[in-house]
Amino acid sequence: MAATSMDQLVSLCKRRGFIFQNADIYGGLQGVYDYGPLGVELKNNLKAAWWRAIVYERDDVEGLDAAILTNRAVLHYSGHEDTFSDPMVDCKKCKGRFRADHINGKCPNCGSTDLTEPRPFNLMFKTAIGPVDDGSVFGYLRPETAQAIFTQFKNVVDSTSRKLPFGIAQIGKSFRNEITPRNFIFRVREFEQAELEYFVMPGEDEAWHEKWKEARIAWWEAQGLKRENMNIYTTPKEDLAHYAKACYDIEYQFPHGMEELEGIANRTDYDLGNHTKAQEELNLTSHCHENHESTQKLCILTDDNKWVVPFVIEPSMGVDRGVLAVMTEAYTEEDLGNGNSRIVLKLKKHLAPIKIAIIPLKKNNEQIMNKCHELKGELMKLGIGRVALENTGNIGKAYRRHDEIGTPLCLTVDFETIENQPETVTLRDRDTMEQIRIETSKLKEYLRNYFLE
RNA sequence: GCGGGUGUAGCUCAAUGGUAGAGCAGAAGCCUUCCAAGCUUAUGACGGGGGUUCGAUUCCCCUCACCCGCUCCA
Repeated sequence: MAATSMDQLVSLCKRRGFIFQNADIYGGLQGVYDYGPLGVELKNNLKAAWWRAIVYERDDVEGLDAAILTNRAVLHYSGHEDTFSDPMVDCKKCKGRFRADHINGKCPNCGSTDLTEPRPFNLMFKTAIGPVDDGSVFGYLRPETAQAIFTQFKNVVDSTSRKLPFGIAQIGKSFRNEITPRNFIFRVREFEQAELEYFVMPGEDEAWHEKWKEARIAWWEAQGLKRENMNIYTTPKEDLAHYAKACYDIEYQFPHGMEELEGIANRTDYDLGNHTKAQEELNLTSHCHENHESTQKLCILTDDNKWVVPFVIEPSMGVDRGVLAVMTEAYTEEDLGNGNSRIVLKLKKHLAPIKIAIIPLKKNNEQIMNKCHELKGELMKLGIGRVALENTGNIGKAYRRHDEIGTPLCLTVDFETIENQPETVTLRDRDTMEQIRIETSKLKEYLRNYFLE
């Protein structure tokens, strides 16, 4: 059974060092969180799993790591300056707030015409660039990683000789001045995205959209999410974003409800079309902003020697939401009988922050402790991830501590280890709590197979 | 941004107009100790600011953060 309340997760995350409120000692900063020692491992592992599936295990995707600071022109032509800064008015009578272009001068709530002047409400973070902050030179923190993929499209194609279909993947921070950050790390102002822009021949877009939907569902299942806790939401045509022809949301049953975990949009030729020069030569299907500033034609040569502006399928995952989802799914309270219970984080082993904990049966026995340190030194070099030395002095407590943070294996050095030959240790499985005894000479191979397959 | 709620130790909670207790966790130590056993020792908190008061963690105001419902959500 997964976590049922956000409080359970928030408490565990703080207690054990997964996620902290940013600027905690100063009272926090709304909608901003920091990842602690275990959280950074979990998040890195999730990102690595994504990169592996998207880049390393395919031969049609290139990577990119673009800047966060964004030239204003990029977000002008992408349409974000228009759609991310809506003039808002407040009703002075009932205190409601509405988009000025939606209400025709009259409060839809109470009917009052006593409204404030429209004020711009910008969902993008604007920042001064250069030392003189007189408002004349500014850029934005990117509101999505996608735009740099589009603006670097030509450079990537020219430097890699790619042909359609192919993709460009990127993981990184994005920033949105959300009106209401809420639900822990679900809706935040600084967040991380893992986005793939997959470029296809127009006409093949719908088939690829379906393929990517299925691939992404399967990937989430491989991260431990149960299919029954996911829902695929097809956005109705009238609710689609300005750039999209179709969109699926992979939703997950978070503690606060069924909500979006990843969006998979068919962005057509809208983005490349917006950022390209010579739009009139390119048979664009989208209604794009006229662009006289771009210096490049963002198109690609097909096998039959035609220039084409590809359509784009975009699987876009919220990394923080992914962390929240896998933690929600993994969180388990088990009744062990006799009034005992335990919290177990049943994370997939490739996601676990700590891979193996080395535990002395008796911590004030020098021989046992020496053996623990020796084994830790060896196992740290295996490349399987973090190895912990758990020195609590109580074997049961050590197991419980590592159940709670999802450590898949606990290795115990006991008296048999130091007294008998051949030398052996025990390995205890997180989920079954069963133990095997293994010769230390076979340990490295066993762990390599276990973690790296 | 609106309405409602909450804020006491790392976590979960308690009490109080006279500067706060506990359980668990954490630290050091004892014990041949395999699923949160026990013992010893030391350590830890009223979100922040202002006001009323002889005195405020408690009452009032402001602020910050979180939660719920609206609003918003490429």
